[in-house]
Amino acid sequence: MEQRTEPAKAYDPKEVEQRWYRRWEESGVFHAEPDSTKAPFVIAMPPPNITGRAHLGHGSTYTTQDILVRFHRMLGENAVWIPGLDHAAIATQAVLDRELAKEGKTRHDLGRERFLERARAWKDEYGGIIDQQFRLLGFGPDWARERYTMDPALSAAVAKVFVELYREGLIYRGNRLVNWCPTCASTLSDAEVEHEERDGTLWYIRYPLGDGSGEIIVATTRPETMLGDTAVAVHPDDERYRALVGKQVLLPLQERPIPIVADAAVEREFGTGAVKVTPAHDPTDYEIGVRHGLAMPSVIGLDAKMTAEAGAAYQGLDRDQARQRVVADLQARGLLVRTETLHHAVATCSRCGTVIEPLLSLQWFVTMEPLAKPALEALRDGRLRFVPERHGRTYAQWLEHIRDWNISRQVWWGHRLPVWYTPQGDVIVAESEDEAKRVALERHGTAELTRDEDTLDTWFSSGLWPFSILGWPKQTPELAAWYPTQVLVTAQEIIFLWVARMVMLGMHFVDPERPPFRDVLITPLVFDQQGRKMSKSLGNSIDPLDLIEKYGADATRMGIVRQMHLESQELRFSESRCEESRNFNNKIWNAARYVLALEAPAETGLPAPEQRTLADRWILTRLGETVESVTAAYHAYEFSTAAERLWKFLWNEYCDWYLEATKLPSPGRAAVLTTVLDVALRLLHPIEPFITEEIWQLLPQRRGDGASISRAPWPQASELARDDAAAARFERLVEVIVALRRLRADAGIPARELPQASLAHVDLDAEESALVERLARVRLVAPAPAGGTGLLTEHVGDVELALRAGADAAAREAGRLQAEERRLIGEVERLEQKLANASFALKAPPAIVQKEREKLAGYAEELQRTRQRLTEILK
RNA sequence: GGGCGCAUAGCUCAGUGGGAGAGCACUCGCUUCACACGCGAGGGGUCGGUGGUUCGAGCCCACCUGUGCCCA
Repeated sequence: MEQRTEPAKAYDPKEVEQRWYRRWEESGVFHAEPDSTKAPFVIAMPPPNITGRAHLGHGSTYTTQDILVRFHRMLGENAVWIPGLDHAAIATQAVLDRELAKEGKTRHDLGRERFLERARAWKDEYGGIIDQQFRLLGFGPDWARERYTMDPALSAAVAKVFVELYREGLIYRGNRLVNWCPTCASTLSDAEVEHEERDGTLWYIRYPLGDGSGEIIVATTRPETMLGDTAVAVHPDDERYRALVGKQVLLPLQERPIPIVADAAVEREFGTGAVKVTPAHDPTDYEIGVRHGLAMPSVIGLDAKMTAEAGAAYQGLDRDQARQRVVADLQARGLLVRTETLHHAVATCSRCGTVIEPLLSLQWFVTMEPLAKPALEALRDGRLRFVPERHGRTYAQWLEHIRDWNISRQVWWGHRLPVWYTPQGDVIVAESEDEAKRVALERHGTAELTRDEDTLDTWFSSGLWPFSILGWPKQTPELAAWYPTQVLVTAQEIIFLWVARMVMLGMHFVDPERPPFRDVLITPLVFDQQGRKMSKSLGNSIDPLDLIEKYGADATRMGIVRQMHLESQELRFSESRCEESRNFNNKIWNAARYVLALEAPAETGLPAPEQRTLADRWILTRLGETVESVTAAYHAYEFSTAAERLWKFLWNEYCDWYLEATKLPSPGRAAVLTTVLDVALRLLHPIEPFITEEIWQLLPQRRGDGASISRAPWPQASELARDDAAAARFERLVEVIVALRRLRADAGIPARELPQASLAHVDLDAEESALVERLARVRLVAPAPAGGTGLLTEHVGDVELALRAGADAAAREAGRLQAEERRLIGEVERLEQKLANASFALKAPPAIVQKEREKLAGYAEELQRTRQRLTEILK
């Protein structure tokens, strides 16, 4: 940029954005060190999956973080945003399985070690794509500090946490009913199961009593599970079945006797009020089974096929085929009474959508209750704050009813459980294999160990994220300086999966007093124009990269931010917001071109107060107010408000009025124009980093100074001179100008003509008259143009305006005045009634009553003037 | 079934007790010396329904209707 050429007429974001991102990264503007005297401002970036690609959810959540970090950096804090990647066990394994399938192989053909090698290679090749996409979006994390959940240090933290929880008795192995996804071939935690409403069938089946004295009819949505029934249950208070409790029924098809038990978990209104109990394949039935000491035969296996326990006739059928066979067999025996359609919730895998099969299995669990307690307390006493606040209730509710966390996954890619077994079946839990061998030798006299095949739930490692990225369990300077972090920004769908677990683990392992972040900011979910949630499976997601291609990264960010309202829980994305934002950027780019083409200011400082024009005083006053409200909005996380204020200021005040006003030269105009631009660009920089940097560097104030706007100080309103009286006077002139323009337009006066106009009841100095003449495109004359046909009049407060126009304009104007008269009559009547109301005068605050009186007087006067003008114009 | 939202101009949405707003779209006029990705002027709404609280309700309360998210 040595050679300063005339800036292009239309702003070209692509070139500017690439150039600046490279320079920022090279010059280290995003980098921070912990040994700072400044207050820390730290955000741990939610690590995207290595399989992830940028989508609009990132657009909102990560833009928010980028804005916060840039804002706090400019406030003078030691701001750092620590990025990372998540190994995403199940998602990554699914990708690799698909690749292998194309080669006609499965991972079992490769074996575990070769499969893991391949996974690591895949990560090296594709795992960083999303980082590059984040760069295109202008995100500025401290890339040098990027962490990955499978880094050796982070993996060591995972092992340590597992071992310690085990030693404390908070991790146990148990044979429990778990959520099994037959497609992923793994268990899932409760949080990874979704409930989908579907239409299903409810089958009514006859179960004959064992003594032949009758029957009981049960209703079920899953007839195939009857092969594993070990009881029939009714509600203890249900009169219909009271006499049957304790009797036996003969389970059809299996011909085995099972008891009728009474249990309060049974819903009397469901079906017949009698239900079959299959403890090994249904969560509610499992609990009934535990309470009544029932047997729990597993009739469905890990492959979702019927086991030997289901009987020879059914073994090997998958669960859907088994359902058909069972129904047919029941029908053949006359045991099927009837069917109904039933709309009910079906548990599905959140990753692949397959219907979950609950089944009994030996798995590792974390006892959550003791961990949940401090996490709840932190919310209740305000050490942890959700924004919007209502999300805190969701968090609390989950913690209050917390269930143990199934952490073992039957996948290969991930952190393998730090658990070994001796040939005798002794369990050794240790942080490393060497350690395990040592312990085994010492305690059991053998070093011959087999490691548990399972890996840990990915959320187990992400639960350590805010401290594992800072080096924990080592006492690093980063951990000392930057923990706890300030704010976590994420989406509501992972409050349980991730946020709550970070709080629990952080408070358990690092700081029992302070949660890993003070604020949790939940950004809205992104929906399409039809109101459907954007998702890959629906194919309705918008690629932010396409938006960047069309409008630039700044406009993409601005477009998102303007739609992202703090309290909303949904963002119905409209691409036109991005297009408008591109137009906005073009607008300020051209404003800057104009400003920079003016004569260079002799001094970069503002002109002395007595040398400032009325317009100067007005824009500086407006700027001060903008600094205040925008700063407050950023502090309150109300970025859409900040964007809206800046938009209005730059376009509707700076460009539409001040910039036009400076077309009448004044000695200080260049200094004021550039000063205002400098401040406004700094306010805008967190949202639109590129264009603000590009223009800011061209300002005369910046010549010879290589520093980035990212490191510029945040503007202070107190540094700006305010002059409320001047601002009010300028605004009155604006109203006069607008009124004159309207008269011009109504009169159909061609743009190039300068009609005569006059103003009464106002004293304008030369500067002000020139302003009105230029911006309203009139020639001011005194006294008023002679009355008669074609003279249009208007008033702005006390100021009377008159404009000389053609005769045909009068009729149109008369029509408009009549409409105005009707409106004013309505207003006057409304206020007269209000003030005549005795209880209003009595009960409303005096200030309000006074205000209403003044309003009435104002309307009455306006009405009177309007009528007067009407009679004049109709003469 | 439980919890949490939303319903304001054709569209997307601001507006948490005292004269209904923005952007886009629409109409009219402009090659006005930064910008047609622009400039100027305008039209457009019984604020989902019913009832209540209040001197006063788009805003507070109850119920209803529609719609969405989370949990079970």
